[in-house]
Amino acid sequence: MLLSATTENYLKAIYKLNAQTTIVTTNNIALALGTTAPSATDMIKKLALNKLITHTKYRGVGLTAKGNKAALTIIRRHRLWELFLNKVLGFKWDEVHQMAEQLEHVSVPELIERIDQYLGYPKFDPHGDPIPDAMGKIAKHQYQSLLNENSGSLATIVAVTNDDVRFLKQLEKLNLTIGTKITILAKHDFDNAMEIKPMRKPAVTISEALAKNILIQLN
Amino acid sequence: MLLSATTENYLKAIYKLNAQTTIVTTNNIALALGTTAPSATDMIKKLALNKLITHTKYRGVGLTAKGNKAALTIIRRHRLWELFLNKVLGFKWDEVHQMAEQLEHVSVPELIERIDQYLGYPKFDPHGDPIPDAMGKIAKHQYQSLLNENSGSLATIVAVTNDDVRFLKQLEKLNLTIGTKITILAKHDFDNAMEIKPMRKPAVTISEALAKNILIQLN
DNA sequence: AAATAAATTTAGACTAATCTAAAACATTTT
DNA sequence: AAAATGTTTTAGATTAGTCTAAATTTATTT
Repeated sequence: MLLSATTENYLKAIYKLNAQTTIVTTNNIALALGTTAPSATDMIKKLALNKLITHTKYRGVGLTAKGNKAALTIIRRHRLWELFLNKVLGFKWDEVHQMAEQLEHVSVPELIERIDQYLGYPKFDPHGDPIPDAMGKIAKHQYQSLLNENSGSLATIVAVTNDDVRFLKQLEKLNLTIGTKITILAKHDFDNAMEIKPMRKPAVTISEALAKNILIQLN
Repeated sequence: MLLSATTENYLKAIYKLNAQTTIVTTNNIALALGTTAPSATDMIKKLALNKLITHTKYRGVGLTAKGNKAALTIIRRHRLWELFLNKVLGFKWDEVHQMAEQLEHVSVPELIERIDQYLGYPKFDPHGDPIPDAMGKIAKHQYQSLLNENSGSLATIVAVTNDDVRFLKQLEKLNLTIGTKITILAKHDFDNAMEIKPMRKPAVTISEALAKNILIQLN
């Protein structure tokens, strides 16, 4: 079944909100997509009509099995394109998201499968996010936020939960990229700022806003 | 300026018709795009309003400098993607056109420039069509159709003027691909069928419909 | 348990792109 | 040069997606 780019964006947003919040509301969706609540309501009706989501008036939405599968297909395309742009064409990790936002709507199954094959069936994209396989199976990572860790810990940065170019550029500057081993030197109670030392690089101080979006795995 | 995929398709069609016919008419455009004359008329009005084409009622359309530049940008994207899909991802020449039809509407200038660089600034796509450079300059090939050549000639196949999968598959089967050196053994007056011998391959008989879409250069 | 605030939906309108049927214009035939 | 044919345009409607303003429902205060 072929979906419009708009429909695909709604499904993707709902999928992501589903992972973040308990109930996915009209306002959440509108906010995530930079549109208005009435527009979201209209689209929600259409998606429900197409059995892609379930909707109880005034009570929020949920993905059906069909909608979930569709969302994973789009996320698969997005993440494979991101990795392809990064690994093959040499774009930086903060450049690939915006391009993938367009490329993810290109619907040619053989193309995505070929890219997957070309990259050697990778498991993660440049931001550490897992890539769903052709069947829609995805490695649900339960990594924790750096913010929740205490001083003294040794950890490895495994993913980031924000695609904002400014965020990614800042991390790069601080030597806090995916795969970097770090030591948590201190955590300040007042503002939740943290002192982090990346291996073989100088220690840095990062804000709560930054730490929150860095996912780690303890060593 | 950003154009919708529909607008881009209209400009591309008009550009191509411009090269084929003396006047580009509403019907031609509608036919090329698989739509109706009234739809084409409506779009023609909008394109003219945006100064992408000129239009005299009942008299046909022409591209403005702006429209021509836009058309070349789209054709550049299309042909670079075709070559990329063929050379990098290993798709066959009869598979790349349909995929490129979608990819050509992805509008990220740095992406196209990177692909161009990755491929080594190529001059031709897998069907022998010239790729416009970043400035919109295109090598206008004035190759002739195989149909216009007489028996006895030695020539090289340099391009094809049809992207139909069935056409391309048939050529492949007959060993008549881009770059193949051929000898024209005979041309039959009655139905314009031709006897062609590709170098190091068995001679074949081809119909007028086939010969018309094969472009050659005499050796 | 009213009153107020916040979120959601409906109502009605708009743009882009499309269509069929009918009218207007242009070309060709006789 | 009038008639017939063919092409192009207009008229009016439709669908997808969007919006603002108003109405409705749910949640929160007091």
